[in-house]
Amino acid sequence: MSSIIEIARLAKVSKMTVSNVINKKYSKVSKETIDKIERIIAETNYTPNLFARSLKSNTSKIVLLAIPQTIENDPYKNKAFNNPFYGELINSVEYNLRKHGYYLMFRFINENEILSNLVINWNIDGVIILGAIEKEMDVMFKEVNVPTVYLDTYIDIAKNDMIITDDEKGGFLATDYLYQTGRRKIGIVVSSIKEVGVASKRYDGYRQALASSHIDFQASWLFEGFPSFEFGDQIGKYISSHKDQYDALFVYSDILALGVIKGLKTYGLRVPEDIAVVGFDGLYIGELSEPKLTTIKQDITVKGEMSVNLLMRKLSGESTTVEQLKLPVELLIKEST
Amino acid sequence: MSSIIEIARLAKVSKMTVSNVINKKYSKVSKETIDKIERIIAETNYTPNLFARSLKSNTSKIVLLAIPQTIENDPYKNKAFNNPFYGELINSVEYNLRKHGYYLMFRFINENEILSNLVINWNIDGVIILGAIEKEMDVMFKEVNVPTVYLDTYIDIAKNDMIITDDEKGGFLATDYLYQTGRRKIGIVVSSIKEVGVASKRYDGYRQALASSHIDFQASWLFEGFPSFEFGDQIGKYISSHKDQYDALFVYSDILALGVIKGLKTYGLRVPEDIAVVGFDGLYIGELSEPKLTTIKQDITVKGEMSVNLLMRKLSGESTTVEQLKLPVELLIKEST
DNA sequence: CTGAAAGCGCTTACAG
DNA sequence: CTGAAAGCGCTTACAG
Repeated sequence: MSSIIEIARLAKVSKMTVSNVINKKYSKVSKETIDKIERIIAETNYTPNLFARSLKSNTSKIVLLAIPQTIENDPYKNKAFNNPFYGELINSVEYNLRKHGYYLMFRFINENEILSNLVINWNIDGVIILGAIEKEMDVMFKEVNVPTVYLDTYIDIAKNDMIITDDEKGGFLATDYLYQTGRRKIGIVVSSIKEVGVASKRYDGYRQALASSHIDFQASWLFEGFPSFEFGDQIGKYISSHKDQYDALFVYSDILALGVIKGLKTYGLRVPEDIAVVGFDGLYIGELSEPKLTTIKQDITVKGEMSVNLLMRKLSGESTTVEQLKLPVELLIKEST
Repeated sequence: MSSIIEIARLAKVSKMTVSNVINKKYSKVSKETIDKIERIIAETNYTPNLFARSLKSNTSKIVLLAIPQTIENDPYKNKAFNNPFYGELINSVEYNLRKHGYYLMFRFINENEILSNLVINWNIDGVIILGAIEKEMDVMFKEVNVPTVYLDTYIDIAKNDMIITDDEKGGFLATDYLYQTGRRKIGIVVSSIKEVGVASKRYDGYRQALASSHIDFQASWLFEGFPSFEFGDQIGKYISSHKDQYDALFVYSDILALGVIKGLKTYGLRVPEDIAVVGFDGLYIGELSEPKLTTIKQDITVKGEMSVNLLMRKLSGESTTVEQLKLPVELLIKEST
């Protein structure tokens, strides 16, 4: 409502002086004038129009959290976003951005949109992209010329600032532990590994562990699909009718692993006696199943914090070289192995 | 980068003509000019600065999803936001806003912030507030003068547009079902009922069911606390050492109920043989526990859609009276009862 | 220490 | 059908 002009009129000064007070450029204004203006601002509940500021200063204090939706994000068909992973990450990103005085715009990006347009539209200061794959980079994400942090993305590794979990090591740890506990027919349930990404890296770790244990990988050990609870359930069912071929499974995510366990149990298999299962993420929901899920733990809240901090270093110019940060993983042994 | 002036220069027209083309006011421009300008826009990848438009037009196409944080939202201390409820709701809200051409700003609001400032700062077109209680209304939410939809909020019922679940009926259904299946010592685990809200309404339904069955409510049947998995676990533990006083529990949310079940089982009680448990929400995680959770189901995706649609009706002026919409609930009988 | 003026990138009456 | 000009609410050199 009330603009800087209104405040200036009430204080009987120019709007430039009001602007200086608002922006705390106190050296340019006398103490009395500062006091008077601040009092009037408080009385009138004045708060600046950030669009106007943005238009002039060419910064917005808005950070965009963008999630590519190559995959369906119609919540009526696919509720993948109810994975607690997302809630925890958004919570952390918003919390840390707010601490730094930034605002969060949140958006799924589909193939028909171009991220750089969005960035220009809103004068966006920085972008956090979660889980992009190659073909998306070429269309959706090209030519974004503001600081961008890639989360869980393995593309153009040399060129982009990124934060990843040590997915490869996680895959190795999980698989190697299955081997150490006597398993020899170790399958893997994973989302698509056709593109280089989180899934393919976890798969790489799995393959390395097999190799280091001199186990020959069997093509029938690989299950690729959409990483949902339902898909896990289907795989559990399939495994149940091919039980001789498997004695363990490394599963891409906790949600998927819980689906697998449900499927296995529904069709009469015992976990871990017949089939051992290891998940990935370390979410609290792993505590809900029976048996409790053995998993590879990553700290999602820290991941959100690191992405914001890295972005802030980019925005402040404190960080000028490409940074690539890797979060550690940890094997959390529960009851499903 | 390139502004409307640049396009005007290339097309050898005035920027006003370009503006008319961008805004599809085709009646004001000749066919040839339209074609020429649209070609140039495509070639230059021009996309308008929405801040500038917003400054002039006084609308922003931004909708704020605001979650009050009277309770701690420091994700390092409290991971309440990893409740799948939030992920599903945000997914739905963003999806539906995008369909209508709006952008989502997402923010927790704490006691030191004032929502109306945020609204003015960003020229926000509409607000969706999730789960507010009385004392927050007076400070944080007062004098917001854009269309606002209250979700899961029971304050100033007569004055505000709101969308709620039939919490009271849910509480009744759950409790009555416990009675119908022979339970007589029915406790309730719930978040704070001191303020009128979702929790107190579910509690009201619980009390009504007891009354209609002529069961005297015992003060020791009420457990109030922060609705987290951990708090549920604690209550389960407590109940275990006071097992004679209870044979059933109606629990405020699925997450909390799963915690309760975990606590009960850890300390040797059988669900449902010793204690029957009913949750609330109908989340997929209820399928993970053993026994599977009997619960009151609400459709969260539809809830998100309804809030967006109601807000859109307000923004378009199509809806001019206060609207109060209530989502139905349904008893989902699984194994914990 | 204070002010007048230009300008950020748009849109909107108003003229022609 | 097209254009010149004012203005949205700010900030930023530049003068004084």
